[in-house]
Amino acid sequence: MTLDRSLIAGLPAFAGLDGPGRDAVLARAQSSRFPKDSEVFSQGAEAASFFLLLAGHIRVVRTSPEGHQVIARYINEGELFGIAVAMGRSTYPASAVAAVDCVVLTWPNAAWSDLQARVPSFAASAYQTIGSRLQETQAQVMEMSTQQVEQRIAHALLRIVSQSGRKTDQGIEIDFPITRQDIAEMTGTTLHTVSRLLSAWEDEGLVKGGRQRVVVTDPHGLMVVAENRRRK
Amino acid sequence: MTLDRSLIAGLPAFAGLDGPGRDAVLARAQSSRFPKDSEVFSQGAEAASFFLLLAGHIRVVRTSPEGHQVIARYINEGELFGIAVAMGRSTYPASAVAAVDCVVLTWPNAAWSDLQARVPSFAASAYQTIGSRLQETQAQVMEMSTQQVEQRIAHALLRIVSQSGRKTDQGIEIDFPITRQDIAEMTGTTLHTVSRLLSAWEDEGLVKGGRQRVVVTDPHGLMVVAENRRRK
DNA sequence: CGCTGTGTTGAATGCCGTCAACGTCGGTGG
DNA sequence: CCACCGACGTTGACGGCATTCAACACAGCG
Repeated sequence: MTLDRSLIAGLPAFAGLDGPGRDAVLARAQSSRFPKDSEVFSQGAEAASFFLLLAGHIRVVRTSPEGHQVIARYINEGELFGIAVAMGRSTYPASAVAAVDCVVLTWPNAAWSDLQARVPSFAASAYQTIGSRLQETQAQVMEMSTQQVEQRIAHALLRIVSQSGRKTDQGIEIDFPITRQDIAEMTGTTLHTVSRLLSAWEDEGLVKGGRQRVVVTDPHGLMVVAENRRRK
Repeated sequence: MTLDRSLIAGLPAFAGLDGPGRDAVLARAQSSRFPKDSEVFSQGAEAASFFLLLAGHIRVVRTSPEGHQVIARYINEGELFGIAVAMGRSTYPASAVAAVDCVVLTWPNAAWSDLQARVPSFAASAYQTIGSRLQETQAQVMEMSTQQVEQRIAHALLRIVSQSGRKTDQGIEIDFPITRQDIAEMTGTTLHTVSRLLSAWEDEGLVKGGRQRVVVTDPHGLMVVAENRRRK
C-alpha cells in the first residue's frame, strides 16, 4: 500500500526532499502498528531494521546485567530511532517499548546503504539525529555529575513537557502515561524520592500529579527549582 | 609538506583506503603541534575544523554555566575528534586540552562534504566514531544511575588503563599525567573521595599512586571491586 | 625559600536511598 | 455489581555513603 505523503511531509527526516526523493525513501518502508507496552525491538537483538515513529510515544530502555533499568530517552512523533545501522552496530543497544499505541515506519537495514547513496539528505538527517542524541546524553552526564536529585528531576520534567507536552487549562500535561518509577529511571533515583518531590511541588502549586499523569502548572516556577535559584 | 604515510597507515579512520584515497584525505590536512595544557579547540567556539590525534593524549572537557567541569573522555592516538561538522553542529560542545604534548592533524570543515563524497569509508569511520561515543556515554549514564562511587571509579580506571595503559614492571600505568581531581571529574565525585579510595586500594595492593600518576598493580582485583563482588 | 598545585586525612553534616506500612485506583472475574 | 487483586502512589523513620569543611603535608618551581 502506498503511504499518504502528507503523513510524512514536514518531518525533519524528509526536509529538503522533493516528491520523487520522498517516494524513493518511502518505497522501501513498511508501516505497522504497535500496541501499548509492546516492544518494537529488543536490547541485544540482531539489528535488522531501522524505524521512524509516525504516531505515539516510545521509550528507549537499557537494562544492566544486574537488572537495573534506565530510560535513555523518549521518542516523539516524527523521529528516527533504532538506527543502529547508521552507527555501524549489528545489535540494538537498548529496547524500544511503545508507551502508548504507536504507528511506526520500518526499513530493512539492507535499504540503508542504497538510500544513503541515492538520498543523501535522508542519511544526513539520521546522522544529525545521532549527533544530537550524543549531545543530549553528554548533557545528562553533566547534570548527574553536578546537580542534585531535585534539579535533575525538575529538568527532566521540563524537557519532557517541552517535547511531549499538551496544553490543558490546568497547565502543560505530559501526553503519555508516565509513572513515578519511569521518572526515577530517567533521573537515576528512586520512585520514593520522585514521589516525595512531586508531592512537595504539588503543595507549592508547581505541578499537579495523578495516576500515571503529570501536569506542570507553573513551568517558570519549576525552572526556578531546576536552576536551584529559589530561597528555601 | 607531505605527510609520511606510515604515520597514518593502520588507523581505523583510514582502514580500507588505498594509497590514492589516503592521499586525497591527507592532501587537505595540516599537521601541527600542541604543547601540554594548550587548547586545540574551545567549548562554544565556532567549529571551523575537525581533527585527528597523531600522538599524545587529549582530554575533552565540558564546563557548565555554573563553572563545574566534567571530563567527557580522553582521546587516544589515532582517534578523530572535534567532528562537530559530522553531527551538523556549528560550535564545539566541549573543549579539547592537550594532556601532554600532542601532534594533531587538522582539516578545514570545508573539506568535509568533499571528502565524504570522494572517500566514503573515511566518512563512515567518522560516523562510527560518533556512534561508539554515544554508546559509551549512554553506558556512563547507566553506571552513574545504578552504581556507587567506588565501582564507578574502579571502572573508570580500568577503562583508562585498557585504552591508554603502559606496561611497567609494577603493573599497568596510565601513560599521561592525571590528577585526583581529573578522576573525580570523570566520575562525578570529589577529589577527596577519589583520594580516600585510592589510598584504601593502595593498602590492599590493588593500585599504586603517585603525583599525577596511577599504576594498577592488580587489574583483576580491581575488576572485582568494580563489579562489587568482594567480601568487605 | 616561599608559593602554588597536588594529595592526604579527620570530623561533621546532610542528602537520599532503604525499609516498611499503608492508601488508592482501575481492571477483572465471579 | 461487587469483591478482589495487582499496580501505582504516599509517607514516615532510619541509616549510610559521600560531600563538605578543615587542617596539614609534600613536591616542584621560580
